[in-house]
Amino acid sequence: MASGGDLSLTILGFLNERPMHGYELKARLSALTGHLRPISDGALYPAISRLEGKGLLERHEEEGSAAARRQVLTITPQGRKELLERLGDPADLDISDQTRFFALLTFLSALPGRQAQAEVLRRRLAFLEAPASFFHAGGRPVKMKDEPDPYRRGMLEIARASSRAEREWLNRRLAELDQPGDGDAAAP
Amino acid sequence: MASGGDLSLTILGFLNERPMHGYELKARLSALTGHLRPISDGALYPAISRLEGKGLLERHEEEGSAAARRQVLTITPQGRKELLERLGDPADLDISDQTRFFALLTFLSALPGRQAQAEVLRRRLAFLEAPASFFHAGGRPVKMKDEPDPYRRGMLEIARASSRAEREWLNRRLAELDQPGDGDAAAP
DNA sequence: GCTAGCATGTAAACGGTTACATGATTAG
DNA sequence: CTAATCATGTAACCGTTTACATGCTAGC
Repeated sequence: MASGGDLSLTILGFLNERPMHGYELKARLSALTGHLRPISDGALYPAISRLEGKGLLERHEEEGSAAARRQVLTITPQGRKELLERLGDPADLDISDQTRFFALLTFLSALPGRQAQAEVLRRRLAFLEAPASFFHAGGRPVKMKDEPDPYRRGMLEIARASSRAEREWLNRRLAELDQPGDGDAAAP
Repeated sequence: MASGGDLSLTILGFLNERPMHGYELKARLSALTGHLRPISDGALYPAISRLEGKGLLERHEEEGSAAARRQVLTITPQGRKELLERLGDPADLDISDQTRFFALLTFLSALPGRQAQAEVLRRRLAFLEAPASFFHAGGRPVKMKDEPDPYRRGMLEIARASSRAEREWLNRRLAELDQPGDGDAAAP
C-alpha cells in the first residue's frame, strides 16, 4: 500500500487531530512550510480526492446555514491506520531527507508508544551518523580543507551545524523518552 | 525565459566548469545531494535533451577509439549566458528554499564580480531575517513556549540553529567580499 | 453595488520516478 | 565466459505548478 508523498501524509496528520475543511487544511499546510510555496489548489484538492477514493477520508457537505459549498473532511479508521503505519515504519527516503523527516516529525506524537516514537528517532540518528551522508564521499568524510570553493565550504559548514543541532536534539529527546514521567504523548 | 528547475541549473553549472559526458554529470549530481536520491537516468537524459533543444548545450559523439556511444556535452555561449542570468538574478523561490539556494551557491563562484555575488548573499540574508520565515507566523515570531508538541519544538530548535549558522556564515562571507585581496573568484 | 476574502474545483504542461531495454568495455 | 560497470536511452505513470473558472459571503 503506502499512498502518495508528503502531502497526503500531512493531510492525514491534520485530519487526525480534528475534522476540518479544505481551506483550513490549506492554511495549516502553508503555515507548515513557513508560508512560502503555499500549497496550491491544484495540488490540494486532487490530493483530497485521491485520499477519498482510497477510503482514507470522508467528505460531508456542511449544512447548518453557514458558508458556500463548504465540505467537512473527516479521517476514516482506514485513514488513521494508514497514518500510523506511515509514521511507525517510514521508508528510508522519509528519514533521509530533512524536509520529509520533518513532515513525519510534525505528527510523530500521534504514534502511540514511547518505544515506537523512539525507534523512528533512532533511525534518523543512525542515518545522520552513517558514513554516507552529506559529509561523506567515497567512504570517508569530506575534509573542509579539500574544498577550495568558498561557497561550497559554506554549504558544508552550514550543513554540519544543522546536523549537529539535530543530533543533539535527537539524543535529548531519546533520553526523555527513556525515563517515563513528564512525557506528552502515549505511554508504553 | 528561465528554463527548468534545479536540475538544469546544476547541469549548466557543471558543464560550465568543463565539458563532460552524461555519466560523469550523473556522478557529480549524485555526489551533490549526498548520494541519496541519486539522480535517475529518466530525469537526467531528458533534461539534457531539453537543454540541447534550447541551444544551451551541445552534444558530440566522442571519437578517438574510446568507449561505447559516449557523448561529450559542452555548454554553449547561450547556455553560459543563461547560467549567469540565473545565478545573478535568482527568483525569490530560489533563495527562499535552502535546497534551491544551495544549488545556486554551488556555482556562485562562476558569477563574475564580487558585488554581484554579494548581492545574492544579501538577498538570502534578507530573507532569513525577514519576519516571514519558518519561525514567524501571522506576523510575529513563533515562541517556542507556545508550541506544546515536543517534536514540533524540536523542529523549531533545529531550524533555528541552522538559520543562525547560515546567517553567521553569510555575514562572514560578505565581510570577506568587502575587502579585496585573498578572494577566490573574479574581481569587481 | 463592489471588492476582498472564503471556498472549491478543472485542465494543460511539465518534470520526475520507476521500470525496462540495449550494448560496449573491463576485471576476474 | 561472465559479471560488473560504463553509458545512453524510452515509456508509462504520477503528482505538482500554473492558470483558469465559479460562486458565496461580509464589509464598505
